Amino acid sequence: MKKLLDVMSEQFAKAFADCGYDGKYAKVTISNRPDLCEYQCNGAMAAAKEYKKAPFMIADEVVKRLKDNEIFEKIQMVKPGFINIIVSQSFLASYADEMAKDEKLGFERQDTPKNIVIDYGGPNVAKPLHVGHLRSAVIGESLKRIHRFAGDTVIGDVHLGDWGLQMGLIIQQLHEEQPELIYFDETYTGDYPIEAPFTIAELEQIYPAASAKAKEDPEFKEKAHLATLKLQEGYAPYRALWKHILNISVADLKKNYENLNVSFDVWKGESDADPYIPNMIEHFTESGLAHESQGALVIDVEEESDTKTIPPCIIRKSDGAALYATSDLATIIQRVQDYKPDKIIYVADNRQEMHFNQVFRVAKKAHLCPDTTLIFQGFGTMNGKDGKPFKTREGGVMRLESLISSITDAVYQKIMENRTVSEEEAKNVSSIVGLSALKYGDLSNQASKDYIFDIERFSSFEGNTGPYILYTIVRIKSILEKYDQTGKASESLTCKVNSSQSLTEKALMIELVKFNAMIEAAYEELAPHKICAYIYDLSNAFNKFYHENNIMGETDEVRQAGFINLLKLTKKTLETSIDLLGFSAPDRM
RNA sequence: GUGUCCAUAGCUCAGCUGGAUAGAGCAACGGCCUUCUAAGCCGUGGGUCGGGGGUUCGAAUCCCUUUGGGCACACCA
Repeated sequence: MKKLLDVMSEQFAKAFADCGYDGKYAKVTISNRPDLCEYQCNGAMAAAKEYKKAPFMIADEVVKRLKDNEIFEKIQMVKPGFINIIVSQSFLASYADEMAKDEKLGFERQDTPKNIVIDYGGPNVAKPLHVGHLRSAVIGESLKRIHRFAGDTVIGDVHLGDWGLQMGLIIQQLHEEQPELIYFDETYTGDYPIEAPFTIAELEQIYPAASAKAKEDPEFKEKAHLATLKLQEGYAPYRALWKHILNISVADLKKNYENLNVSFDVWKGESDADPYIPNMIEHFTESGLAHESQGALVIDVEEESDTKTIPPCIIRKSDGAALYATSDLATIIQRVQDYKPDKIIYVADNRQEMHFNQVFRVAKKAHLCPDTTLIFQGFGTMNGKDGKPFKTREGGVMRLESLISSITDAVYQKIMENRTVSEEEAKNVSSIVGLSALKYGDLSNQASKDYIFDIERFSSFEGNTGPYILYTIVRIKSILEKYDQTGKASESLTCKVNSSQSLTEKALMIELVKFNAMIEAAYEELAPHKICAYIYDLSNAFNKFYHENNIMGETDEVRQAGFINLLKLTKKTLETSIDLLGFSAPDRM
C-alpha cells in the first residue's frame, strides 16, 4: 500500500503543479501542532524563494485547488504560509480497512528483496553468556525479524568464537587436570568416544582457571599455544576433544538464546573460516596487497579522504598465527561463496568499529566481495545506574542467566502484588513479561548509543515499558474474547471500521495508519527503537480510546462491530510490532 | 596527542532529516473505579536544547568554534 503521507503528497503535488509550482514542494507531513491540525504541508514557504512570491499567496492558491478533494475534510492556509490539513474520516477509515486486509498491514517495500547475512550474538565457546552478549543478541534478532518482514532472505549467523587460543587453554588445562584421558595418550590409535568427558558446568570452571593460570604461568601459556597450534593443524585427539567442547557448549548456548527468544539459522564459527585462510593469504601476498612490517604480514588500508591515520590491518602475526581480522576476512569469503549475500550486517560493540573498518577496507581492496555491501551496526555500552558499565554488586561480570532471572523475579513480585492469579500462571506470565521488559528496555534506546540499564524502571508496568505495551494488548484480547462470547462474531455485520468517529477513535486510526511508514524507517535505518516509539504512541492512543468508549456497552451493533474491527487491527498491529522486537504477549496478566 | 560519538526537564529518553508554543515517561501534586483489566485515564508544576558565533523568512536539527564526557587508536577477541 502506498503510504498515507505519499497519497496526500501526490494530491498536493498535482495542486502545486496546476498552480505552476514544482511538485517537489508538496511534501505532506504529520502535524507538529495536533491542536491545530492532523497533517500539514510547509512547501509554500520553501517555494516562496524560488518564485519570489509571498508564501501565503502560494499556499492560498494550492488550498483553493484542494478544497473539494475528498481526501481532506478541511484544508486551510495559515500565515505565514502553512497549509493545515484535517483528513476526511471516511477516507481514513477506508485506508485503515485496507491496512487490516493486508497481510503486512500496508507495508510495501520500495526495492527488490535482498539476500542478507546478519552476524550477531558472537558468543565464545566454553564461556557463559554475560550481559555483554545481550545487546548483540537482542538487537540482531530484531534486525533479522525486521528484514524478514520486509521480504528479505535473511541468514542469522551466531559466529561463534571457537578457534583461538582459548581452545588451546582449555585443552591444556584438561591435560593437566585429567592426564589419564585417552585424548592425551599419544599411543592411542582407536576411535574416540561420542560422550564428552566433561559437563557444561565443568567446562565453565575449566576456562577461567586456565585463563588465570596463563596470566601467571608463561610456561603454561606456551603449552596452550602449542595445543592451539596442534588443534589447528588437525591433530586428531585434539580435534575430537574440540568437537566435544563445541557440542556441549553449543547445546548450552542454544538453550540460553532460546530463553531470550533468539534463534540463529546457522551456527558457524571462526573455525569454519579457517580453511579459507591459506589461499586468502596467498592471494594477498601474490597480488602485492600485503607486505611485511615489523615481522607481521599487514595490508595498508589508508585512504586519501581519511581525516586520521588508520593503522594497517594485520593479517598474520609475527609468530605466524592468524587473528581476528584474518578470520573475519576469511568468513567473508565463506559467506560470499555459500550465500551470495547482497549485504552483511555486523551487530557488534561500538568499540569494534575500527576493526570492522579495517576489515571492510581490506575486503574491498582485495575484491573479496564486490557485490556485497558490508555494514557495521555498532551498539553502545550497557551502563548501570551510576553511568558506568553494568556490573554485579561485587564488581564482576553478570551472567545473562542471572540478569534474566532477576528481571523475571521483579515482574513476578509485581504480578503477585496486584492480581490474584495462581502461582503457576504468575510464573509463566512473569517470564513472558520479564522478557518484554528486558528487550523493550534495550531496544527502545537507539542502538548506537550507550544506555542505562535499570531493572526497576524496565520492569515497571507504567510508562514507556514493555509491560505497559503487553498490558494494552491483554486489555484488547480480553474485550475481543468477551465479544466472541456474545456470538456476534459469526454474524457478518460489516468489516468496515467506523467512519463516524469520536475524537479518540480517529486519533487511534491516525496512529494505526502510520505503521507502514514507520516500518520503512525502522528497516532502512536499522532502528528497532522506532518500533518501540510507535507502539508506545499507539498504546497511548488506544488507552485513551478505550477510556472514552465503552465497547461492550455500545448498543448500536454496527458501530460496535466497527469498534471491534478497530480493536482487531490495533491488536494485530501491536502484536506484529512486538514480534519484530522479539517478544510476545500473554493472554492475561 | 589524533580521531570519533555524545551533551535536551531533578532522573531516563524521544524529537518524523530545517518549520508554528521543544515532547513523553519516572519522580512531585490534584482529580476519575456499583460499568470492557485503575498495571488505566484526565489535569498542574518543571527547559539559557552544554557555551559562543554563523547559514535564512525560520535552527534542538546544518556549518564553524569552545567546554565537558564516553570510546578507539598494529600483532587480544
